[in-house]
Amino acid sequence: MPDPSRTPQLRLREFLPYRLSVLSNTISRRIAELYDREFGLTIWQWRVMAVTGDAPGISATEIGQRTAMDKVAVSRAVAGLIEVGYLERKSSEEDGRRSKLYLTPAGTSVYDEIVPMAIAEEQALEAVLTPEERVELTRLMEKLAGSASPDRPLW
Amino acid sequence: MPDPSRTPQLRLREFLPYRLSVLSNTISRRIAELYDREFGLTIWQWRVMAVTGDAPGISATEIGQRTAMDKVAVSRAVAGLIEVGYLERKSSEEDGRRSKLYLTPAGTSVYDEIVPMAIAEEQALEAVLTPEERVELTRLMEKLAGSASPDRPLW
DNA sequence: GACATTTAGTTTCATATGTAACTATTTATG
DNA sequence: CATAAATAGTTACATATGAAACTAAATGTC
Repeated sequence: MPDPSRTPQLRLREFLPYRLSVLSNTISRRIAELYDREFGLTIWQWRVMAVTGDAPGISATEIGQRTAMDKVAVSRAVAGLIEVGYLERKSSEEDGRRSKLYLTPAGTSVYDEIVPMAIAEEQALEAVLTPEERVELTRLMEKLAGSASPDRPLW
Repeated sequence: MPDPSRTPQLRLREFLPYRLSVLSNTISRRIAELYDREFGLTIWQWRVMAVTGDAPGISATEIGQRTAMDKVAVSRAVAGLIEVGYLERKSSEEDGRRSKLYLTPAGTSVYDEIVPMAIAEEQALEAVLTPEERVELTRLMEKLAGSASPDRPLW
């Protein structure tokens, strides 16, 4: 007969936040390695390129919102991309604080190479799931995201 | 009629590795904040305590295997925990390189406090899912983990 | 048993990251 | 319009992290 006063067991390996973290880190590390090896880009730089390619003229702040990066990370990623010539900055006419970002031709050509690779990679990852499972996973993740959103107090 | 030669679209927000990373980071940040605020522990220190509480006498290497931490991270977390008096090291009789780790009484008392809190927290997080959904999520995550395991080549 | 190899764990060093302070510009308030 | 408050983005600083070098002990090989 178990003693109910004992501290309940916690098995790290069954702990959802832990499992999520390990899975996400495993995948992220793989991807980081690929982008670094193939294009010399960090994940952050790649995210900036991804949204800039999708929305030319975007501002650093908007990039932050779309990529869940903080403004310092965006600033650094942008600086690095300008340095290697993949990104170009024009200051906004309407607002002198803001700058508009664009892929350069070199940046666009990297973008055009990297996007299919990224998509292929995601598909390779998701290939183990059926289409129904993918939909279901997305649904469950969204439920969790709602539960974990930073503005919502935990208890 | 869309031009098939154009680069296909990639929407970061729909990209599974990205979504996983954001979800995991959101949850991890919350937890890190809680453990830091309540106990002055980092996530790594907490993971070390969790497995040591579960398997007293465990070695640093085994901790690394159970927690998906590298040996440097384990070493640092252990050093910090010894410093604050939550962990105790005894060197192994059989193998002089290895050391066995134990929670001290102070460490045990923190452990006994933190475990129910961690469990409650996980339950709060999972409360948005039905039991069936939890099982399903675990199954899907395991499929992905198999697909993403570091030893498996991507293409 | 001497020497090479492996393993456990720590330390060092270089880089990444987050927080806070800062500059520049715009917007709001009296 | 002068000044305060807010916003965009950068810089500086302190800390975290990972890779590689290192120490010490154990194991394998001749």
